[in-house]
Amino acid sequence: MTKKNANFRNESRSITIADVARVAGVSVPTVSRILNDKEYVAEETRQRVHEAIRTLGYAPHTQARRLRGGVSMTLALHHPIESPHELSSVIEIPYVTGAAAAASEKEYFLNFLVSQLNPESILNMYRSNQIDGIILLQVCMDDWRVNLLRENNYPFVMIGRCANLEGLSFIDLDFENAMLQAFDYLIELGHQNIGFLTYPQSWRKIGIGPAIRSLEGYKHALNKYGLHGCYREIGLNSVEEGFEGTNDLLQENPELTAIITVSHLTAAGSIKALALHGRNVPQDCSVMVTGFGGNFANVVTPSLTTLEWSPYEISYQATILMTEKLANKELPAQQILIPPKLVVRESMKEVR
Amino acid sequence: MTKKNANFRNESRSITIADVARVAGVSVPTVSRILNDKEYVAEETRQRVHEAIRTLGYAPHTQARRLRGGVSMTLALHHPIESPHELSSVIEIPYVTGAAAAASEKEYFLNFLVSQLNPESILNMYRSNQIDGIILLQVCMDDWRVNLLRENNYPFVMIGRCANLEGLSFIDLDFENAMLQAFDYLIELGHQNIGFLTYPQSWRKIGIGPAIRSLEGYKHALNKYGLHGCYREIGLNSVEEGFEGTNDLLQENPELTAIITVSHLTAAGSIKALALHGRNVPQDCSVMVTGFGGNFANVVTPSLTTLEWSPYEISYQATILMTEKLANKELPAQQILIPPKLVVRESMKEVR
DNA sequence: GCAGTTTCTGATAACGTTATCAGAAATCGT
DNA sequence: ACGATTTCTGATAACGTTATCAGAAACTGC
Repeated sequence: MTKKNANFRNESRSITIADVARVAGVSVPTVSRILNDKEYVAEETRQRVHEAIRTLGYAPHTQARRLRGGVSMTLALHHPIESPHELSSVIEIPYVTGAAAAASEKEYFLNFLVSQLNPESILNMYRSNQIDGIILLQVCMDDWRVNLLRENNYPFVMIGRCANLEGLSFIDLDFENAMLQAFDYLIELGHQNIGFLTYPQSWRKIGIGPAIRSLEGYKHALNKYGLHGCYREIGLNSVEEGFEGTNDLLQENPELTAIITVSHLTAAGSIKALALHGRNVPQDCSVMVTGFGGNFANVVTPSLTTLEWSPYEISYQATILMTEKLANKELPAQQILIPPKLVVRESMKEVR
Repeated sequence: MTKKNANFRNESRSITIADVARVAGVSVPTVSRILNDKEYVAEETRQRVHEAIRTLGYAPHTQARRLRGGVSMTLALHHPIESPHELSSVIEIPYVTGAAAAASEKEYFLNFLVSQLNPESILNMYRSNQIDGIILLQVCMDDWRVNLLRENNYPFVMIGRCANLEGLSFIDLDFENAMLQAFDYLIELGHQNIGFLTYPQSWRKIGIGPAIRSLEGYKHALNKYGLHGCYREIGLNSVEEGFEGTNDLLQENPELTAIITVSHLTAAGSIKALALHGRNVPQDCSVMVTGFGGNFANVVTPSLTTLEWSPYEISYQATILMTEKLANKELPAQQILIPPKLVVRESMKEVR
């Protein structure tokens, strides 16, 4: 017990800047200067210190640096949904990886926030220097998070949009553009009767952006081309709702030659329903999907032509934006709308 | 400029324990004691301090706590794949949310690690006290991460298994069990000719557990029931490979009445191929899927009967395990195999 | 009423780093 | 050759917290 390994429990004690200084025969601040690439260090000293660092296997103590520096070099990616299980259906992994990649590129860490976070706990994360900024996923029109963070003057970037955007930075999907693009393409193929299966009414009512703006976009597009349309607001996560929604649409307007949906699952339901009405896709009716989930598009037969966004890119850009804001507080608010990309597969055809 | 707000840039300076102490009229250590629920504090003092905390909006400075305490209260979830884009096809979001939920429950933070991490940078994360432990996703037989962490005596938990498991903790999918379960069910339905579309050969060769053990499990199960089988090792991410694989299987054994696949996409390809051979699923041939991705199962027609694991649960359990290990270094290694759950849908039927 | 215990509190010193200052050594200009 | 500048280095003090110690106050038991 009197042995040298009395500090056995201390096995994880890390090598400090002081150890390096001792080995290199310099002072502690000098090592620090070298670690931080400050000017005014003799080349010879620099080399000696670097060698000591290498032989000792020294790594700077992150917590200490952060305490001293006043920043945590950590960002949070926050999703509002309470139940983590539900999350899986809405948020895709590229949202996480995109943010993680951007963060690591800028030498930040990324915490993924899940679970029931109340306002107080979010404020606390910032106050307690756990995080320097937040990237908000799935921002809706009247988002309590936005109000909270704005009031408290906390740095954040939104993926999605809220109501009063003045002075706020966001990245969002350009739904109006998407609908116009969809119509441009459909019109080009000769379609005049275009149905729409969109997000649930409940989503629109609680102010979820995609639900609001895609319907607006649909109406704009109808206007632009002087067409009448018909739409249904249905759930996204079941083939059944697509099936029933399509039945409804066909009852209202049997002349439909094209249906736009906002989820691959409902599109699958659409195809089923159309088949039951004796209509093959794409020969007798075209089906187009706007949204995410390129993976699904190829599972359905026929494979689905889509207007898609890359969640990876969006999340990546939002995170870069956050780091830039943190690096330069004076940076004016950036408001970025991302247009979707048309990916032609099998589910659309010219009107005969 | 001589104004009080010379410390303007200091606007984010947080309220410290010292402020609380001053307001409450006590000493700094006393506040600390109260914050950490230590014994020996007068009830009256406790209340006074708590009130000061509330009125000031104080939150403990995480970095300082961690510096003092020597732990970071942060875990990392690490995935080995280099390109973040590829990640999306293999790792699902519940892996992240499950770990995040467990971490937050145990008052840890969770960093999601992505991008090209070399050995050195992983060691550094630990050495530099950024993280207290790592949860490794997708561990394969000869995983460099495992060797590295084991050699350096770093705390980690695996999702998946490597070669030499002595003294290591892991959570893995029980593939042998899965194959036996699959066969039990298939035999019950009267099937005797059971084909298998499994993971790519390349995966097996580089030692990816599912690829190795599901094939082993298949062979065991054949043995158990005294059957002959036929299998193909194909890619997972395309309907086409499922299509071609199934054609191959049917050529080798036209008597097949059931096919097991390990991905929903290849199952979809299977169904296509069977249809082309005039065989309807499930009337003329059953299709079963083992693996993740319950979402996909309902997109395909007919919907797919599956043996599925919950990535959320697995990740959750692995993370809890990690925290327990950190809380108690003496805890013996835990090695946990999770059996899959049979979810009956439409794609399987009794043999006529 | 006094030693012995328990309950409470505050000074002090760390944790590992970096900013600030000031002093020493080297280089420069005249 | 001498002051002025530039280059380099080290003491010192912070960042916000907690562990340790010791002392004060309040209780015990006789």
